[in-house]
Amino acid sequence: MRWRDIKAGELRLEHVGQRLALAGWAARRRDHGGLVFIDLRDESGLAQLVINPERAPDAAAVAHEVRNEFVLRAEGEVAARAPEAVNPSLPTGEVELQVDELEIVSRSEPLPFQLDEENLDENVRLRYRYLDLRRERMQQNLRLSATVVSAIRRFMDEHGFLDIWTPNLTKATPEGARDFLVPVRLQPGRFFALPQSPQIFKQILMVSGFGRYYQIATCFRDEDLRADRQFEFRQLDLELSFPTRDDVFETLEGAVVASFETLGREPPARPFPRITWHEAMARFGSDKPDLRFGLELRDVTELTRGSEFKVFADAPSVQCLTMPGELSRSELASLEELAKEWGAKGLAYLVFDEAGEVRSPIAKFLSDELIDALRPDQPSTILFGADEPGAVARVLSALRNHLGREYELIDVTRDELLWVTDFPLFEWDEDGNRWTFSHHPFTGVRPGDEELIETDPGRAISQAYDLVWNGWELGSGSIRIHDPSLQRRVFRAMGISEEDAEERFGFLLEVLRMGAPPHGGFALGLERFVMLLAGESNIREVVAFPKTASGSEPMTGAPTPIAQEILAELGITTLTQDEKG
RNA sequence: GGGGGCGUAGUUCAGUUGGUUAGAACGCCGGCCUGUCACGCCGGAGGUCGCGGGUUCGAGUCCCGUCGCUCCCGCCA
Repeated sequence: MRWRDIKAGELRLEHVGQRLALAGWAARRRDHGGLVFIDLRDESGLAQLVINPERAPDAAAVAHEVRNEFVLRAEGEVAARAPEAVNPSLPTGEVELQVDELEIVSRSEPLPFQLDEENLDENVRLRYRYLDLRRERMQQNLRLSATVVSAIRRFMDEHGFLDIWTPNLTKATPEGARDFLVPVRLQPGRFFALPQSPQIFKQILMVSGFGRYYQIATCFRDEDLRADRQFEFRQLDLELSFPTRDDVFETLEGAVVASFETLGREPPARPFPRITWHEAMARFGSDKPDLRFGLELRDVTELTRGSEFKVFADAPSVQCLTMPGELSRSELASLEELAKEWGAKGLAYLVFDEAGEVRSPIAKFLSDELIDALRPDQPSTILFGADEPGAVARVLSALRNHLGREYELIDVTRDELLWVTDFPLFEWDEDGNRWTFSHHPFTGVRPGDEELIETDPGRAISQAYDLVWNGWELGSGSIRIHDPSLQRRVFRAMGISEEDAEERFGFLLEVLRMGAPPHGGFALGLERFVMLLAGESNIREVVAFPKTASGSEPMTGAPTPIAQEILAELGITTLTQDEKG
């Protein structure tokens, strides 16, 4: 006996008259006492079973017993429905299976939620993820994910990239994100780390003479989770020898375009536009700007210097957004509320009405010259950020994105992909009181900027670049350092001593000393990319079994405590509350 | 670590200025029903109002604490 001859969703008029078996889940039962209708669902869709007690009394007896989500096997004859009985909303709506034999293959308890409930609490969905995954949305998202990954692999294979596996048990590198650690029984007291990225391995593969590497690599980072961040995620990880930056860009653009095409979507035009990090920060306050709308920032620090308005006069940076239209008092109040959530102390504004009159609590502190310099050519609301440059950028870029969404300034039919290039090599770490890398410590230096590593680290530009889609960072990469002495200088600039560098990255420095070709590459966050392709705004919607924002997994209950004996075998002793202090 | 939001049947929600026995829909259980497709009709069961404490004659509602979830900031080489 075959379980099924055809998938439910594939049943069509051409099958009329055939004797076929279907198998799947009872999505819904409509029991008329005599006639029973069952919508049978499998991975392909729905088909209607009709069980008529006159035709099949045994099957009818079984049908009355069927409940939602029972697994059934039905055998019968495919029949065309009478014209008035056709269901136009189903692809299989012109036919039905007139059942002769009906078998309950597997029973189901009443489900904790209905599969067609739309506003389900996410914790309920994750607690019963196996049921949630039966639903249309997750079925589609996981299928889309597989389609995209497959298209990317095909593209990489066709372009001469070699898929090489790198280890998941590797060396802890106390930089960047927090590592997930794995104890080892054979080496008590020692730990492997799960890779935050295969970064060092892929660089080594270049030195080993594999000119083009790629991998769909799982990465692990023990940092707080977000709507677009999980502990573990996959990236399209790739590296090339002797590349120009354009080689890397062309590869990524090709993979992205292939992904769009495999989904039958209009791909973005190539090459993707490029802007420098400085330009992105100046115009949008963000290194991942959403280019689907304008509303650019304006730096008015010079104009407002010496203003009687103390907030402006004292701030190292004053910038503004000019929002078309007059925002109401309550709109401005809620925007200020948001700005405070993003770290602003307040939100100064000027409203210019139809007549060019200014409405604002701060207008009386501003000179006429200043107001005229700010005056827009249509009724508008100017919103100010005044603070350290970084804080202003953070608040105004968040505000810009918020306004874009709330006031529908965004053209949602557009896809705006762009490269952000020329990131600073270092950024200042307030807490550590030192320079730290802005991308990672192996990032190449812009030719000509090498001197700045020692003389003016903050001005040195790197060869790092990000790929941005509609305001989301898809991934980043760089041309790497292949000169061991330059690598040492970068370590030194970050305050990493010779000994530390040797201890932590010694093997890499050694590798670089033995014939390292110039190399560079990229890492594209796959789940984030798939999330955006699927039109979702939460990464958990494209992950089969994700962690919650608090870092647990409601279905299995992980993570769980581990027995003392097992910990002891691994050489781990846990601290009591007292010992922790 | 910080800020915002949420927590009431299995699920999604309502619950007034504090007031009798906490409701609805769907689901579930029982009955009826031969052309439904969100089938229909009749009946029924189902609650630690997250947890603890307080105020009060009386708390789902007010106060304090706590836990869980979530979004954001920090963090994410």
